[in-house]
Amino acid sequence: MDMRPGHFQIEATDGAARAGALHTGHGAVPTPIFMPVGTVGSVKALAPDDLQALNARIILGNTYHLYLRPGDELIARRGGLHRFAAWDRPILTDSGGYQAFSLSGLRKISEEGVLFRSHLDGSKHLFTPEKVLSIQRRLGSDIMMVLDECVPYGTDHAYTAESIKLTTRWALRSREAFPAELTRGGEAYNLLFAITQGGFFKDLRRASVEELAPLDFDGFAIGGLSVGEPKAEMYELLAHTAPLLPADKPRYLMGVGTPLDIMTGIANGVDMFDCVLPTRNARNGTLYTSLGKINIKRREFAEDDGPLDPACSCYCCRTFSRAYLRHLYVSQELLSFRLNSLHNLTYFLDLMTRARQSILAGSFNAMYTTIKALYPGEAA
RNA sequence: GCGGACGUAGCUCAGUUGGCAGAGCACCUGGUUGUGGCCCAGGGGGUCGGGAGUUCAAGACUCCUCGUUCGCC
Repeated sequence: MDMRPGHFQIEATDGAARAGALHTGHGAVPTPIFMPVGTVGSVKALAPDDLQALNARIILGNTYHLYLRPGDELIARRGGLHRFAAWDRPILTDSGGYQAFSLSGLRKISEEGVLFRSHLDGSKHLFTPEKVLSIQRRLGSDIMMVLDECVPYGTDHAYTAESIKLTTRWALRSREAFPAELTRGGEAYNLLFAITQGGFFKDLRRASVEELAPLDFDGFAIGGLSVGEPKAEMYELLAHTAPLLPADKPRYLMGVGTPLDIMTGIANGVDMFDCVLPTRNARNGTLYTSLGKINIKRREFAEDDGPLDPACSCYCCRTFSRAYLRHLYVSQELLSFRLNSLHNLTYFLDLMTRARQSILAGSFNAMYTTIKALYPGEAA
């Protein structure tokens, strides 16, 4: 078996769904996979040994945030992000392209790159395709993402058409500055993923993929979805775009999503997902369970002595009552963040494990159907 | 005992020359998709301490009364 970093091995398919393994410099990642988000080098409220116990296989970090604080060079001097954060499994780093979208009041986009104004102190920083990869290499990222432009929902065809060309030019510059022989050799072994865009136009989604697919990237992402569009539209674009991506490379749906979104992604042949939803919602009292979404802040749980999710075996569900979890949330106790995060990530990661097993067993569709039934109203 | 100040939503308080009783927080219900421990949307809440009077109309003006508080005897 080829264990070289960058190699993606597909073990089984079930319809369009795939089960596989992506090899990195810090070991293999089984797919489909959900990647918890640890923007500043920490999955909020959790320690690495928690994540190990949850069986998290890979986490995210963010170029923009880590560059600003504490600084990529400082992290490099500490031996890289893995050692700095005491996490020895793979790390994927986002390029900062999404921050150009989410922090759009603070940035200016040009051919050269993205000019940011720091959300921390207002200082200006130019992020070029080359610079964001330098930063990611210094961090010691296992999977680096190219700089891209993510356009807001509602952007017109003309602007989006120019935008995908810019994203392609940036991808070319990225690959030229960090050719495969550089990023796949030496001590640092950094895979490099491209990001397809195209807004909400099928022709542009196709064009973006056709421009990027022939290039020598280790994986291909679908960016620019889940930016405020109606769910039906997202699912339509997802179903249109995912099959266009190279079949022999990992496919990554960025920033998505809800359990149903993720299952829908898998059903369309996507292998990798990341989302802040399980951790952010954990901190905001929304918990995912085998019974559906539960808002633990609701008054009805004030004297509910039962477990959060009777079907869950996580520490939180084994040990505490809904009444206690509600109390912790209402009191804004730190333990609330921790227990809720432990639970939500358990749910998401278990969902992926089950999805992978069902693909291997050829029963993915049945599982997909049960998840659809669990989240009515979310379906397109 | 005398004098002053204050009594308005659960809390802290606005409320103009008298003209539909408000805010912030709290509470309740949603939302949250490549993370600023945020933020957004909606909602329930009032015998304006009590009573009487003036007035077309009183939270506001007048009188009585109860309470809190400060000062002075």
